[in-house]
Amino acid sequence: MKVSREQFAANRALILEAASRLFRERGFDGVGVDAVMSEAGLTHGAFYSHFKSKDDLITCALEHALAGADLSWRDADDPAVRLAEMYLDDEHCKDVAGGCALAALTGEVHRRDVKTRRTLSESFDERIDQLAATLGGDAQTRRARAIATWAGLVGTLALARAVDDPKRRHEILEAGRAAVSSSRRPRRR
Amino acid sequence: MKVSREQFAANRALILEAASRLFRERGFDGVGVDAVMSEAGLTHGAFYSHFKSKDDLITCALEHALAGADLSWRDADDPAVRLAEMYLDDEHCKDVAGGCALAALTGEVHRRDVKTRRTLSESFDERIDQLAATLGGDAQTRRARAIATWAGLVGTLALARAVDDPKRRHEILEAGRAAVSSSRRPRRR
DNA sequence: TGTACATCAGTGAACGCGCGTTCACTGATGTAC
DNA sequence: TGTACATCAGTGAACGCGCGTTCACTGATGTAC
Repeated sequence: MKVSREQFAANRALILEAASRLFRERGFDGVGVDAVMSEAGLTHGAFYSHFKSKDDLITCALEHALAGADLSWRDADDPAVRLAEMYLDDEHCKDVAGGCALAALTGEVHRRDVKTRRTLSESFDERIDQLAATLGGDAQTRRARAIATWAGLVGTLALARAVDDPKRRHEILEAGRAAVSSSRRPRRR
Repeated sequence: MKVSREQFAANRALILEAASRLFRERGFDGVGVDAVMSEAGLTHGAFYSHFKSKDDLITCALEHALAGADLSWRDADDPAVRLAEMYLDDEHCKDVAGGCALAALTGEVHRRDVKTRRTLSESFDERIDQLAATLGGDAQTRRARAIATWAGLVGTLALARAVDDPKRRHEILEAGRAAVSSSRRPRRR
């Protein structure tokens, strides 16, 4: 039966939230429309009232997942170091479904359609700008360092999640944090 | 019909090569046993003479893909800088199917079985040791810096592949190379 | 404000398709004599 | 070395299953009067 406009919007939000969690956890190809809809508490038939296709859902769910970033690190004394601390925290590492979509899905996005890739690109650009704003140096250097730092964070989290034992995971996370900390103060040789 | 022992071994090698390329390009869930076997020039029915299951193939193909790493950077004047140059080269970036399996598949491995995760872990450990051997400092610092450098390379390549336009791709690759170069010489503030 | 009705979100069955896996069959291989 | 035969890698049809998508139907919503 038809539902109210408010309920319709609420249902769409439920679908996006379910999809963005499931995609992060199992990948775009590892989650069916069926699984998303039942996680959202609906039946699969209703899916096409909300989205044109699974590809459409993928674009929207990625955007949804990327939008919810925690920006509280910007208020810290040393924002980059605080970001690394938060991002490379063991709890964040274990929470794939609720964690950063960049770390969970970047590796899959290169095979998706243009809209999906653009969604990731623009979100990544925002994060670069946010981080660059807290760094020293001229605009170009700041930007390059922000890119390299973010790439390091994403790579570190992905690797820490991939390895098979907690010892290796902790070592990788710690090395990632140390790299950001040490780049923020003059090297001792 | 039955084939000779040599032909059997050659066929297995063909399957592994086809699978490791296809998996890197489309992901583990994006490639069927059918596609792998026909890429190898065989019919799908022969698959189970070579592997117990698709999961078994995934483990073996990942090992195969990770084994073929180019180690020529170790002979350079500054090995880490040379590694970054080679790894973050635009041609490597565009060659997903033939490129580094770590960059292509790390993001998917956390969902696979223990054997597959161990395969990646051990290969990653080897690379850490190879890079650490070329760095300065005490053993622990060398190792931590090798981990962070590798994580940066993997994250940079994955992000460069994910973004939608060549300009962003080139900027990310360049920032990754610059980060490794600048970390190798004292900072100018 | 009350009523009559067009709209359309949600349901659940159905579609064709491709997946991972199994199996009876085939014929070249390679061993036993 | 030659022959007879057991082995088994490869073939192609078949299996049940889950996928993305479509559709006739339903009944609450919300608009037109």
